[in-house]
Amino acid sequence: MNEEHMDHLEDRTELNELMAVRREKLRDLIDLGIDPFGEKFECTHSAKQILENFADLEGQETAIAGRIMSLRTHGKATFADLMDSSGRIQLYFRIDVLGEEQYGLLEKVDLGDILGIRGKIFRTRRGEISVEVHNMKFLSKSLRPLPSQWYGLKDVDLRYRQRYVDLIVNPEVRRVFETRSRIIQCIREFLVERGFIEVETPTLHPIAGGASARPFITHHNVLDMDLYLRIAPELYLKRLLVGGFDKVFEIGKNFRNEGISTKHNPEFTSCEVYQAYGDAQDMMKLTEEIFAYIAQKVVGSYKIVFQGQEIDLTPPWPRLPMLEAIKQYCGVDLTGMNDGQARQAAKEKGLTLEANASYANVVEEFFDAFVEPKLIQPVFITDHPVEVSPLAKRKKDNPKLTDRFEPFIVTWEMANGFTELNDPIDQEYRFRQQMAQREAGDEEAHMMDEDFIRALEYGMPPAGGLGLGIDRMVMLFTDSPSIRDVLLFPHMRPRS
RNA sequence: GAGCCAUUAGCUCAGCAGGUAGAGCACCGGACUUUUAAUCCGGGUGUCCCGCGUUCGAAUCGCGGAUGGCUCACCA
Repeated sequence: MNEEHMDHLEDRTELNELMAVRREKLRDLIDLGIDPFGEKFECTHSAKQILENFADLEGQETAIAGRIMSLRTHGKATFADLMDSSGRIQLYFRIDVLGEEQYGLLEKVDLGDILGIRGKIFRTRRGEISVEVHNMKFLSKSLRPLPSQWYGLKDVDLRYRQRYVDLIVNPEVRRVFETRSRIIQCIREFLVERGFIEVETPTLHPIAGGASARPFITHHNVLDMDLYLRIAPELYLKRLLVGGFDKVFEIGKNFRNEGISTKHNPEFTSCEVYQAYGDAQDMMKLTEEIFAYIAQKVVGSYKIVFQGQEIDLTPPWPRLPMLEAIKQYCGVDLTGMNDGQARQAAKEKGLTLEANASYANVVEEFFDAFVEPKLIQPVFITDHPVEVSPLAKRKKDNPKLTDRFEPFIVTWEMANGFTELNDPIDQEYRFRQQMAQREAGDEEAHMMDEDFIRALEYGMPPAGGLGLGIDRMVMLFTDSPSIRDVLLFPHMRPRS
């Protein structure tokens, strides 16, 4: 503690009483020659280990560390709850065991302080497994009061902005992120076991491709060029197929400069998978198997509950062509119609669309309005119109449709996959169509990527591709209705 | 971007026919050597989100703004 440090400590004019009191205790500790912000502490056990192995550990000495979450003083004895990353365990302090000096230090302990404890494992009269403290060390003094233990932190604004506090006082929040980690681990495991290689491709793209979305733009100073944060890794991963990697996947962030909602965050995590010599059928199988694998590992069952509804993830899931789905859910068969006929059909169903809406636009409108809200149980919607699928291969028997699929669960699109377009001539044609849309004002239309065409011209094996929306998967498996609940630090506007 | 709602103590909330702010927990002082939302006695610690207006008087009413939530729009 140097002079500057001490001066700073005195400067608390803007602190409320609760914080001022904590700083006084901090000062008292320093005056007693105790470092309030401790040092390395070797633990012998976690709280959970002690609780689970009490029979073997009873009477033994232990060293544990964690945050003080509750204090119950009874004069010459005190109980406290210590929380570490595994759970909570009770501490028992006695003046006749600790001596007056050490016991007196308890007066300087606040809820939230991080302590290192050495003591003996025992069980209290009331049966609670506890540690009788023989020695305590301050590892970090907490200078701010924690939210109420009983009510937790409810204010969602504060919970997201100060997630560290949320994590301290709301244990179920911690569990969501542990599950998120396990889900990603499962996906890796599953793919690696099947011979896929995990790769990393650029996040800074000279051309934002692989999806229809508005990109974020950034600037490289030395090169004096604008770059885009990637909206999808797809085109780079397919270049790897050209280069001879047959089975690759990438887990990482994508960035889309679009609206924020309960299902959209400007940066989100996807897992894209490509398998040479495969097709959409293979990727659908892979998709349902991944979900089933996660369900088994994380929930222990193919049946999960989301917002009160039971979802059965048992594979295989039904396959339902998009046009058939529309026919099934609203009785309109759009098959073979031209733009004008399709618009007329939409009008008759009361759908509002732009005057120059294309056939593909109409199909999307119908799907969004009548089908999507009904898709609760897992189903693959297949055979999307070619206009909205510029990177997917056309169906052999109908060049207006693509060999594409999207699994829907609880009305959400959970993934997107298709048989990859490996014909450079058709790909160039598709890009030109997209550019025409771009010029017509569609900012989300795909950009031309000459180098990607060149890669295809060297020859890309036929392949199946899949993009999984990790955040939505985590929402599904953790029963979270908002994407913000599965992002540690969701995007928030800065506080003014 | 639009509509609706919310914002009061560290946290969770009450208070709104307009009269100068309250509870529980936390916190502070005291008692207490097996408690566990410990208990008992005493203490309210506040920019009522911000600004302007109406009024003798605003947490409360009006207008504008900030942030958040939900819905819609946008968007895979």
